[in-house]
Amino acid sequence: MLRARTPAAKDERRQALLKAALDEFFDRGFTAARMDDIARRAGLSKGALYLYFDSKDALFIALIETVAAPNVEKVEHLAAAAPSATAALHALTGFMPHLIRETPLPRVVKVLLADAGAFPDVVRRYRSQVIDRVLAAIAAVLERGKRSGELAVDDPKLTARLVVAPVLLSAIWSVVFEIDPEARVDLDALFALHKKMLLHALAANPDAAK
Amino acid sequence: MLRARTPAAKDERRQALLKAALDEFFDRGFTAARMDDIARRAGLSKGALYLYFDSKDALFIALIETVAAPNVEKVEHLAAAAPSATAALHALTGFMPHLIRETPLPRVVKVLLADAGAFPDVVRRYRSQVIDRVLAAIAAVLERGKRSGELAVDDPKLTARLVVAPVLLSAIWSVVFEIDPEARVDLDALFALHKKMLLHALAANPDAAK
DNA sequence: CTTATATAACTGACTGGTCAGTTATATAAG
DNA sequence: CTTATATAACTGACCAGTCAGTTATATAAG
Repeated sequence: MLRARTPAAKDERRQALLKAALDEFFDRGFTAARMDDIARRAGLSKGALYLYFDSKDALFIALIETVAAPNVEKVEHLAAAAPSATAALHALTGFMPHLIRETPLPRVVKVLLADAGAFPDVVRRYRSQVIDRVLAAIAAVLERGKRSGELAVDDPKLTARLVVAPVLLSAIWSVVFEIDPEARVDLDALFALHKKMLLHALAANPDAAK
Repeated sequence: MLRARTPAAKDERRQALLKAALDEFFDRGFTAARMDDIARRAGLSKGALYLYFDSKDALFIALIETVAAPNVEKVEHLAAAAPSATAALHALTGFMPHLIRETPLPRVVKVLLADAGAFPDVVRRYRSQVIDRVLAAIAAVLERGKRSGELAVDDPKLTARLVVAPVLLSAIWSVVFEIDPEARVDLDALFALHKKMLLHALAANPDAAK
């Protein structure tokens, strides 16, 4: 293996190791995954892996903390930048199929859930720094729709959970149950329907919704 | 340990072992869970455990296949026995808090998801014999509401997924993120809201929609 | 443009501990 | 005495983490 001498090259190698770790943790679970296999998958020896990460735990933690952040910012941006609450819901539901199909996020979520028991503080951080922020962003959209008269919302925080629920369902489905293509779901159709039903359910005045 | 000689006593012991296995698999994951600990938790030695289950894999498979079935039947019954589609949705959403708080199902789901990679055929069976049946029962309720003119439903199978989504969310939430009581969610309120929004979204009366 | 020296990236054999599954032995019950 | 149930000591495979040694690369000296 060519050596990584510059900081940039080392960072690249770190990324490759994280990707390899995700692949192995996802396929075999944290405990069954072998450090040797992770290293080999990234084209390195086990010893070299330990130059980049102190331990298997440290590798796991780095993996979880790395992947979610950019998507949280994307969601917060979509929620805040839209011209109206309705437009925000449109943008968010439109983004979900991409998030689920093209992002490592669903696999990371599965890995996190799988080994939650062994890493309670990672779970706590994830909840406060990822999930709570996403729920807050959506609740803010709903509040905004309520204030502007666009939407009828009783409990924005609780409603936000219902808005998010299909995202978790689709994420889990796509990485766990969609092994055989027979089980494939049309995410564009699913989230289009979700949006439509949400807007019906939250329509501000029932007589003249549209 | 006193010997279990009658078939009933042996069955009781099997149940105790399955319960102990769920506890250990849930806490530590399949690979990290120790057969010795599972046996001890059920008040037996490891050797005795092997009198009841051939291998760790067999124990895992038995666990997954045992727990879901009665709940599937309960859901199918609730869906079919209700006098109307609206009543069925009422009964189903009312049942969910109990299902999540008082049955082992959420923990079994978490265990299944966690080690899905190692048991692809268990996952496939679970999908076809548990999930698909539940989705079909809900789709049937929606179809029924459509035919009777109670509900406006375009795509019952896709809609059924959206009906189920909050159940998975709550199940995962309750067993993974609800470690600290601060994060506790009021499931009765959540599913009451879900029902309300569903009925709004699917309201048949077309002078309000479109 | 060599060649020598220094450095840090990298390797893989090894160790200590763990654990699934087996088996020799013990004992309760008929 | 015989059989079914249970135990705990045992075995063999496996793997995280370590470390003594190897090698690619940078740079200084000739």
